[in-house]
Amino acid sequence: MTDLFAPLDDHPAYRQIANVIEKRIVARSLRAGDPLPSEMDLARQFGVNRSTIREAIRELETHGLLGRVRGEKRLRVTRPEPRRVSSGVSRALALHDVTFLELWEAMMAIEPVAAQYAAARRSPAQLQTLMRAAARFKREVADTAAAVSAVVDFFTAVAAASGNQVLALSQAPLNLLLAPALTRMIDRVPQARARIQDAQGRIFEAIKLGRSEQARTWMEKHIRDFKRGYDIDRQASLVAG
Amino acid sequence: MTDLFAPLDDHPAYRQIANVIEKRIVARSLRAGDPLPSEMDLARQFGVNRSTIREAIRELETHGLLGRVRGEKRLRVTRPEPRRVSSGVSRALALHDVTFLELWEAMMAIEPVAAQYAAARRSPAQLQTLMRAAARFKREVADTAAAVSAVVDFFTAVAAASGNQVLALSQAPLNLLLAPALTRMIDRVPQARARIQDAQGRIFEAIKLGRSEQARTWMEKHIRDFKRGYDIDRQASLVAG
DNA sequence: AGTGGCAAAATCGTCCGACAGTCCGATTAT
DNA sequence: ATAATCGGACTGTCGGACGATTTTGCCACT
Repeated sequence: MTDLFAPLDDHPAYRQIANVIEKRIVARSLRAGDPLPSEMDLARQFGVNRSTIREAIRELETHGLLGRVRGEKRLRVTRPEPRRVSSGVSRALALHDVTFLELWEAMMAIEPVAAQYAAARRSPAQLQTLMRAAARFKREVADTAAAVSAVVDFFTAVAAASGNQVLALSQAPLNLLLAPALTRMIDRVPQARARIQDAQGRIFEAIKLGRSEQARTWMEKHIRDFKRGYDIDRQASLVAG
Repeated sequence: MTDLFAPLDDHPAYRQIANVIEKRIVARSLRAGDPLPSEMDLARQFGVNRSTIREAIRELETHGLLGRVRGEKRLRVTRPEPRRVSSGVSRALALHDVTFLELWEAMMAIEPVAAQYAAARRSPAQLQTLMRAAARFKREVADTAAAVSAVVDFFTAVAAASGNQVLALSQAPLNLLLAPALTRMIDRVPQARARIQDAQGRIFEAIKLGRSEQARTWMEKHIRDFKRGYDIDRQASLVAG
């Protein structure tokens, strides 16, 4: 039935070292901003070769736990940038061939809630970021790439204004997935641009005035529109194909 | 005002190489399961030293884009495991000192929706996984660690049953964050265990019978309970302190 | 005392070469 | 055909090396 022995997974040295350092960071024994000892020093402390240390460091660096400030040589402990980690998630999702419907359902779950909290908690600065994103969409509406980027920025700004890092980080990967889908759609569905602009205006107003329920409702409609646009696009494609 | 020239961020060779390979993978030019050329071979192709290749590979390996099947020497292209990527997210969130409230709000946004879809789409196998998790909680309710782990498994099973990878991957990090908070709470709030068991039973029933609305509603109540438990715990702590 | 400048020391990115342990494929023996 | 065997291919780790930059220590100067 069950095996008597489990296969022992031997961890190469570089992985063990990476784990040790990672644990220190997570346990706050090493705090963000702290400089790390030099590679040679670490090699000495761990009793391994510098090459091995380097490989270990690479692991933590890609996780965003280590990094260096521009132009500096020394490695420092860093807090993982949301951007970095969310791009990893969206890449993973892309590789798993998520459908637009999956993406859309997740957006329906997260974005309206984010908008709701944003209305209740946005700071003036966040409000302005939001406004700028909406303005940029209006201004660059003709340039597809810029318009899509503005849409993404708008969503990002809403999530940031929600004052909830978990929501923000859950939402970020969705944006990156939305972009390509939206790019295709926005060009093929004539009314899309106008509807987006209208929705952004209403959502912005609601958030500005602190109307949580309205913000939520309008965001829901906004997201629902994406699906409508997608369906129209698909029908068009089918007809065309 | 704005500088005329942006400081060019020098890409070390290992990063450039990692990017090139990553692009190939994302573009499906290298597909999951494909074996990667040997390090020596890659070094030759890129015209760099093997050490440099190794550092590049380390990047992709930690992102889960490369890996090796157990006991095999050769690296293969892999699809990032949800577990791996979500643990990265939750670590990032932990390092950003998210509050329980933030976590809870995100759960409130995602879990009920996941339950709703699960009721509509769960496969028999998923249903059984769900049942086993609930049973395990009931059985190990006395063992705090095991009970918490069972709760996490239950949520994971619900998300998996939702048939939506995006929701599942958005939800996974929340679990990892929930565990420690729940561990503390479950021991201090007497009625917590009974309420969890009850809620799991009802949610399971709803999902089993395909009652989407009920599944959603019960999950909402379930999550709400967590906050109540947390508040009670906090009050108790305050009184004690 | 504080500042500026400069040369030495430290550190990083990359390279070369090497070796033991292990996995794979082919060859040989049963 | 299957099992045992052997050599080659690779990975993990090591030691050393070198140019390019950054950091540091020190000294002169205001």
